[in-house]
Amino acid sequence: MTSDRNLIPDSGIFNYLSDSEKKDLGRHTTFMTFVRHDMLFMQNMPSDYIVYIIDGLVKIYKGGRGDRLICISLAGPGQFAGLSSAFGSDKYRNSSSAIENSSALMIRTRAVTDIIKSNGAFSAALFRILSKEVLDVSDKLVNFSVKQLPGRVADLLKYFSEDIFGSKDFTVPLTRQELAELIGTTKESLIRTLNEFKNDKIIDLDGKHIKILVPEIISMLSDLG
Amino acid sequence: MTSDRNLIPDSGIFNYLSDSEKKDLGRHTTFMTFVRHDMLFMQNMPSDYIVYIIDGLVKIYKGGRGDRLICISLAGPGQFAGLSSAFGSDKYRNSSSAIENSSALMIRTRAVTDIIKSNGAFSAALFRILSKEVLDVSDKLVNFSVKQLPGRVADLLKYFSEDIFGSKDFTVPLTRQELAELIGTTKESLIRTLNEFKNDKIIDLDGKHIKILVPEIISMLSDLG
DNA sequence: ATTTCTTGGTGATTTACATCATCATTATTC
DNA sequence: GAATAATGATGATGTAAATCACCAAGAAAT
Repeated sequence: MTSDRNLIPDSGIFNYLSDSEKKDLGRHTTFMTFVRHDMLFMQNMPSDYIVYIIDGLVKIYKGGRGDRLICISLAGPGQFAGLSSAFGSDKYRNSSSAIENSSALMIRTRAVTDIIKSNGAFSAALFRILSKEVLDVSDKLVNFSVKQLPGRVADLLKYFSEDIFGSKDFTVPLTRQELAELIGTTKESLIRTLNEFKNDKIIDLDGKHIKILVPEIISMLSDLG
Repeated sequence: MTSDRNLIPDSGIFNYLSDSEKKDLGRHTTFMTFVRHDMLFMQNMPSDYIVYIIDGLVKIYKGGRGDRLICISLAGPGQFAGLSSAFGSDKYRNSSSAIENSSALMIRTRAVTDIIKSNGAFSAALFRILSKEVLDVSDKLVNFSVKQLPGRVADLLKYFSEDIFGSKDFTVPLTRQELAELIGTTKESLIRTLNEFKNDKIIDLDGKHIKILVPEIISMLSDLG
């Protein structure tokens, strides 16, 4: 019976699918595992698959000039990667790689677009997801433009603390370089700002383990830019 | 009979609607005109309407710290404003105002979400639009982060020349301040860069009238950042 | 176990751009 | 048509953060 078990999970957005739709979609889905640094997809490849993260953490990024990367977003369990490329282009317009060892469902784009056309509730849910992506990237654009480093680093800390870990005490699975890419700066500048926070007793810092001591100041820095 | 004529145009994405759907949607639609500086919607207001631009040009922007604005995108005839806010939030997450005297259809968000659920082809078309928004804003984010001013100004000139006017010779309806907001800089820096281009005979500049003399160099500057 | 690579960290230097100040010119308003 | 405001333009100055150069510690490879 296990071989017959459908890959599509009974959770999140897939709750909007009927059993037969799940079965159909499952036929166009592959389960894959990735170790750190493995690519889920690459810029300019045909965007044939939408990726649904089951476990782990991946980054969606774009290569700038030289070796500089900009990380557009992270995606964890229950989130998608490659959605906008799949619907808005025939090629992936950015790259994605695993930060932690991860697993994901690779769902054929065509199968999803077929369901979109027939299942209004599922479609509406996807609209919400995609729209939030627009809003989030727009916010990031504005923050990059108006905030300087302390504000952006504060944003980053808030993001991990509130959105990702739900705790003031967490261990980031990213290198300093990767953290820098998330807020559009260099690893040196990120390290310096983080250490300033530490010296000012706003955070506690021990390698990848971060503890926010004074969240009020972090929020203030984030707000005032 | 004119009073019975439907507001919804027979063009673009609305071609995917049946006559009765158009009629329905028309009942939830208002035609409005705006003069320069009029607001189409404001950040934090309930996102009850999706705006479809009939004529003119509007900007979608966000206020940063102080009086600094960042322009996220422009929208002209046949384009939407407020889509992502309508689907992804209950409030507008950015503001929109008219750059040129403009006219637009204000379509009730609810009416659109209803159609999305029942009309797969229309829904798929909207997915394309929304996905392109994600891709465009993402590209802008990367460009802001990796390119310096000459590259970003070159991007701006290419955008007007290729995407908006389809000509190397055009008159921008925006002030220098507004141009600066589009590429995340100040009016002074934009003016200086534009004048450097002029002195280098890459462009011809006479007030708001711009002529690209050497598009190859503009492209190169845009590519190399 | 020793080399090699990656990552974290620090100081010195440079620079692109913002900021500030000011003025000319063109639009708007009354 | 004078008064007022908005815009375009330039120069001088300041500064945040990139860049460059380097080293130490840990991880991975041999």
